[in-house]
Amino acid sequence: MSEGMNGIKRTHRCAELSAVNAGETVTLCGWVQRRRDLGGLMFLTLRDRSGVVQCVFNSETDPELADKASALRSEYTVAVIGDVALRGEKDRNPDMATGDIEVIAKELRVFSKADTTPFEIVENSSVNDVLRLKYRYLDLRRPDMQRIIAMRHRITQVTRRFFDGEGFYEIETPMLTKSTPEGARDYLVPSRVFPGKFFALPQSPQQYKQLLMLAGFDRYFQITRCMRDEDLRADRQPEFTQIDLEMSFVDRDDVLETVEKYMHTLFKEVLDVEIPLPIPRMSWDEAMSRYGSDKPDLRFGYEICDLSDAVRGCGFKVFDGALEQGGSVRGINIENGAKLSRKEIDALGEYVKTYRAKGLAWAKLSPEGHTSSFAKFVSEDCLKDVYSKLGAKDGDLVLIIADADNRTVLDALGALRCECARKMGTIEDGFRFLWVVDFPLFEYSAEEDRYVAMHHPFTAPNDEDVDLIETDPGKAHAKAYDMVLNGYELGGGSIRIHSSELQERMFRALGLSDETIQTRFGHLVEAFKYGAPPHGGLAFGLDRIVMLMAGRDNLRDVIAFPKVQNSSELMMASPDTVDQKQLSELHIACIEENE
RNA sequence: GGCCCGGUAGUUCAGUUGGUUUAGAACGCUAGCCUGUCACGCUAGAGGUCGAGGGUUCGAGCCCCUUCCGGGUCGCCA
Repeated sequence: MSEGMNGIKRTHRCAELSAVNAGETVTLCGWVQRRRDLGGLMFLTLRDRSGVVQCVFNSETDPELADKASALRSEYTVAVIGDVALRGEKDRNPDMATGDIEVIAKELRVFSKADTTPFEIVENSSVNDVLRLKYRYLDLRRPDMQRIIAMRHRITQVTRRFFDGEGFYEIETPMLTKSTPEGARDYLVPSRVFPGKFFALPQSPQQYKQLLMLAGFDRYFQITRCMRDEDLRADRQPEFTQIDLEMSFVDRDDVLETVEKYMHTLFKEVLDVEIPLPIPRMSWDEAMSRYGSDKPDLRFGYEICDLSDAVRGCGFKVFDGALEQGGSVRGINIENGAKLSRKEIDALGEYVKTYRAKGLAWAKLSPEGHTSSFAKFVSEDCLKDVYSKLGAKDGDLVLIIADADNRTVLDALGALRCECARKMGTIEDGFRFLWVVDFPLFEYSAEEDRYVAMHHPFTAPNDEDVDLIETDPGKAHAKAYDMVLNGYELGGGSIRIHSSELQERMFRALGLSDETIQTRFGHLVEAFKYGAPPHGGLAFGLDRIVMLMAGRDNLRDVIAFPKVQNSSELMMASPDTVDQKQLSELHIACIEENE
């Protein structure tokens, strides 16, 4: 028979108790963490979201109660009413937050019994993810998960307070909206009322927030869910939460300053970490050439060095060939990397192949003698030049990639420097923030044989680049910016185009026909005819912020009910089939797939 | 769609070249004993379609094929 709360009221959470409560009678509610039955004396560790406290049952003082308590097992849900007592000198547990006290039980309620759980509810469980996620409600009972979810709550509360304090309105935008091609694949929702038509779940509230600026709300923010039907990664979930914001009558620096002040407040209040302001800024061009990435991790060096001039005409076919085809030869120097074995270096060679590099040229400058994959093909002078450009010295490892495609060289080296830092253990602790600014406005899409917007088609070009839209789109840069932390993109945004004339030039440069513009963006184009303020904003990935603040490397750890690799959810087992009746109401025909 | 890694008691793992008993260990679980434990201790016990299916072999947890599930990643993610 399970008991209820009738007649009792919880007075404290377990870990809220301390020596100052000694002598008080308290009522605690929670789960049985562990039972240590010594015979006549039984200790019970009771757990709630605050932590644990020890309760004591003594068969001599109350045999009936002790008997009831002896039937308890792990994860039974109970209430303990008892007196807080200081523990004896010898009996204190310094490893326990509440180790100076214990609760001498006077009454016990058993709300629910519990089957033996599929895994133990303990900190730092090494249970595999399938089981954890199938029984997520048990996994979430673990103290480390409780702390992360609590931190996530604090982060959202600080966020709301901050933006409210800065004059932002929190405004909700629709979840059932319209599919906007260009960009990620949409999750679609069939319309019952309009056969054959679909809502799309938002990939971001981008257009709505711009329209809110046109509506005169001046400053908006929202903590909102976004959905993108793309394959997930450790740092990417198909369903995720954005901290979305937009400001009127601002230019780029106004947004950056507001947002870095937010980041400063957040880290100060949640982690008591002081972020030095202003956050350094780096152009996209510089980030790519120095780090081979638009989200460089600055916690270690290994900067990329262009060796094209040093090796031009060196006679090594791999290098010469890449240069003749308009590519480049670039390298990084791994300090003390000569200690890596041949096997490990070969593994790095395999690693870069996943980034389309054809191979890895290397030179191991061991003090006992140099070994190299390419030294025999080039002159002594050329080698010296390469080493001096890279600043390589004895004990170092030089890694070089050549390719006809510059982007391949940079992508591969960008990934390689991170891989090397992990291998060498040279990643510093702490938080290294960076603004990446001056993104290219367009990106050439070979697949579509046209320029596409790198950020999105509403992004404003840099003032001096406006005319490049028509004359040389590849060279135009944008008032777009990303906030980067430790190699992760935390958020990004831009100043938007507020002139309908410029917006039309933009659409044309993207090769959109009048008809396409009208059907896809007609509402926006029209809105801009009625008085638009200069505006811009940014969106953060809340999940990534929590992940980095919690020191984790996977978003699953910071989302209560996350999706797995194939975008399904293991606890509810979604997605799932639905009734034929539901399908017919939505005008969806079911086609059996036979293989 | 491609590549790489993994799947053995409830859990985490070990399992030799394909052959030593009935596939092991620890934790957990069950029962008994135990009045100061806190990873309590001691004693005893239960618990396995080795992810699934097929194949090779005198013999498969181990080798081969197919498939399912999960992880990482490339593509993809304005």
